[in-house]
Amino acid sequence: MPELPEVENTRRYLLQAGLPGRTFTDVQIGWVRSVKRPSVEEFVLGVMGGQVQDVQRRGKYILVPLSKDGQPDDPTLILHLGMTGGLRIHPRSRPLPPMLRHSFALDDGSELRFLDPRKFGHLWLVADPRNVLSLLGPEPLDDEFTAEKLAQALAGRNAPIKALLLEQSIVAGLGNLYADESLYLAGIHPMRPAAGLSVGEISRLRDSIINALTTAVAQYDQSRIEAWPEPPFALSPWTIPRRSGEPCPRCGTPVELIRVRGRSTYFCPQCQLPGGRLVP
DNA sequence: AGTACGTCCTGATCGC
DNA sequence: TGCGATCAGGACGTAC
Repeated sequence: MPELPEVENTRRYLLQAGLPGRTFTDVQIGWVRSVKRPSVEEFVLGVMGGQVQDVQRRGKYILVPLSKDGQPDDPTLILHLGMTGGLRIHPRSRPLPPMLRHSFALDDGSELRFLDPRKFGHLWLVADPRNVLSLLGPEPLDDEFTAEKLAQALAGRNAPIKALLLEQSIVAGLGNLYADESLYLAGIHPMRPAAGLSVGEISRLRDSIINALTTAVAQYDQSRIEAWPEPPFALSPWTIPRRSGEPCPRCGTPVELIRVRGRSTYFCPQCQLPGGRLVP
């Protein structure tokens, strides 16, 4: 379920744990299908000996630029946590956690551990990250994510707005939960055809996406500090209950569950009317 | 091109 | 109580 806030929090955890400056001394791939590019052998050889320069994020992707003896084409390690992925930096002496898929040994005796029960996480090692990230839309917490840009991306699209918010080419970083939360905050029904949204609604949706993600990042950041040296677990930094029948926190109407493109979608039938409506 | 659905995965939960 | 069926969903492939 990692979406932008969880991935951003993971990034900050890796920074705080001191990953930059460390050098990879060994790589163990426990599920070869996770490695998307290049071959598993090339991936392992490419990562080993690489010194971590930084930990960055783009959408739901974590970018780890490496330096290898000042070679001209320094590679970048890219990680995607999929649905159930998580990263930990642990001393090598610490018992292996369940569902460990990959291990990246570091030169100080610690280890970057990739946990991933469902095996939906992915790894890349590329010279140019743009090869992997080229289809991503705007970064929602950057200035580039404007209402005009969102309107442009939604123009001519008649699919349900909920479905389009899950497309990473529209906006990068939203998943099922924060898509619901953003629509709830904006007072927009998830089944509304995107092209039918007014300029005002799109502007409100853009603001709500930013609010939902910003609020969640702040909550995660605070709890990350409190939970150090482990990342926080089991936070629920959204306001729309993810359980049908629970009262809407704004109006008390029972929240409803529908399927949009096969995805569980929670919304308030009063605050998010199918025909659209101004939110107070 | 846009839209929708199946697929990969396995732990947790549901229903009989 | 036990066990098989179902659910969960990020990203991609395939089909219409």
